[in-house]
Amino acid sequence: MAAPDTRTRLILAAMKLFWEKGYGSTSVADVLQSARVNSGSLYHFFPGKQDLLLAVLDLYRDGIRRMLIEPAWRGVEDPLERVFALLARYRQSLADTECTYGCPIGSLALELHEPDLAVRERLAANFAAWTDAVHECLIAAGERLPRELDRRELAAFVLTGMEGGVMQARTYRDLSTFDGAVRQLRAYFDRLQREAIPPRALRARPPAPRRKERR
Amino acid sequence: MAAPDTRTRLILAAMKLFWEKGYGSTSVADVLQSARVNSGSLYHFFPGKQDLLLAVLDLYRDGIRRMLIEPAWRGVEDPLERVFALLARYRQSLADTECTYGCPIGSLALELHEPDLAVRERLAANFAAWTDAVHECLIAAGERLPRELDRRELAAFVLTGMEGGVMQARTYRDLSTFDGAVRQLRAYFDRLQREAIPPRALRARPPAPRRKERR
DNA sequence: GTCTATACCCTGATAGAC
DNA sequence: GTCTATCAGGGTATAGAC
Repeated sequence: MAAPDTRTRLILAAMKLFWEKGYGSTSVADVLQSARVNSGSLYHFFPGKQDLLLAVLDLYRDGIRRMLIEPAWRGVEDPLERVFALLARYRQSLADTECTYGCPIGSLALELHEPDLAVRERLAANFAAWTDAVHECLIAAGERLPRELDRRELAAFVLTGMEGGVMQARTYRDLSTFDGAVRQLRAYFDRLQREAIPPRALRARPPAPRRKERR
Repeated sequence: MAAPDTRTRLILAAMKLFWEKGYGSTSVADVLQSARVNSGSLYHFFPGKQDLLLAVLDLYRDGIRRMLIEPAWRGVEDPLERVFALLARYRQSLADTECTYGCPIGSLALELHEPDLAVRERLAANFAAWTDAVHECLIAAGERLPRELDRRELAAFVLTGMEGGVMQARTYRDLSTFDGAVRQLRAYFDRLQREAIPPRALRARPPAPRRKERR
C-alpha cells in the first residue's frame, strides 16, 4: 500500500485513461498529467506510447483472477452459477456507469484496427485468460453438461455473449439487451443440462428394461 | 452508375476509411485525398467531421437490406437457414480479409467512448435494422420455434453472437472462434426446434383422441 | 531518474479569390 | 461550388541540464 513508484503510476494512469477515452484519444500529455509525471520520466521507462499499452495489457492479464474472477465468484460455489456470476459482474459495471461501461479489452480489440503482433498477442492472452476461467467451471460441472459438448467452445461463446451484450447495452444505453443476451445464454445452458444424463437417473434407476410395453 | 457527385464521393470515401482505420485515426485530409476533393468543398457540404460520420451511418442504415441482407439471403428460402446465411456472410468477410474484417458498426460502437446522441442514435438504428431482419426470420419460422420464445430477444442474441465472434476472430486472427460461436448458436437453435411442437405431428395427425387407450 | 523546453508534424477548421 | 493557402492547437517524441 506504499505510494506507487513512477513507473506504476504511469501504467495505472494509462489504464484508466485508455479505458475511459480509448487508446487513440488518450494523449501522452493526458497520461503525464494524470500520473503527475514529467515527459522525460515516461520516455525513460517506455520507448513510446504503445509500450505503455503493452504494460497496461500485461497488468490486466496478470490481475484478471484477483481483480475480476475471484471477486465475482466469492460466495458462489456452484460452477455453472459461477459462469453467470461473472456475467452479473459486467451487468453491475454497466449499471454503475449508466451503460457507459465497456470491457477494456474488447474496446481496444475493436479500436485498434491494425495492431502490432505484440499488442494482438496481449489482447488474445486476456481473452484466453477469461475463457479459461469459464472453461474451468464447465469442466467442474462434469456430468451436468452433455459429455460430448465442446466445453472450450462453449466457454468462448460465453465471452462472445458478454462482449456482444455489453456492446449493445452501451449503444442503446439500456441494460435490457445485455439482460436479454444473458437470458438466452441461460436458456441454452438449461437445455444443455436437461439433456445431459441426469445424475439421479444414473444412480437411482437401473438401466431401463427393453420394450416391455406394459406397465 | 454515373460518376458520383462530390458529396457522395466524400461519404463513400469516409465510409471506406472509417471502416479501414477507424473514425479517430481517419483525418479529414485522408478523406479529402481519397475522394479527390478539396478542403473547401467538404466544409461546404458538412459542418464538420462528425457530420460526415452521421452521413456514413445513415448510408449504412439505408443500404443494409440491399447491400447486406438481400445478398446473404439470395437462394436461401428457409427462414432459419437465412439466419445462418447472414452469419456465413460475415464469415466470408473474415476469410477474405485474413480475419482483419470488423463489423463497421460494432467497431464504431466501441471506438467512440462518449458519442453524441446523434451518433448513438444512428449506431442503434443500424443494430436495430440488423436485428429486425433476423427477427423476421424467427417470426417466419412460426411453430418450428417454441411458442413462448421471445423472438426479438433471440434476434438480438444472434447479433451478439456475430459481434462477439467477429471480435475474437479478429483478435486471434483465426476463424475458429467465429465458427465456434456459430456452432454454439446453431446448437441452441437445434434444441429450440427440438422442443417446439413438431409440425408433422400437427398436420399429419388429427388431434389426438382423448384418452382412448386402445388403437 | 527527473526536470524543462522545444522540435516537428499533423489535426480540424477557416478565409477569401475565382 | 471549387480552389489554394493558412491558422491555431495538439500530437508524439527528443535534447540536454540537473
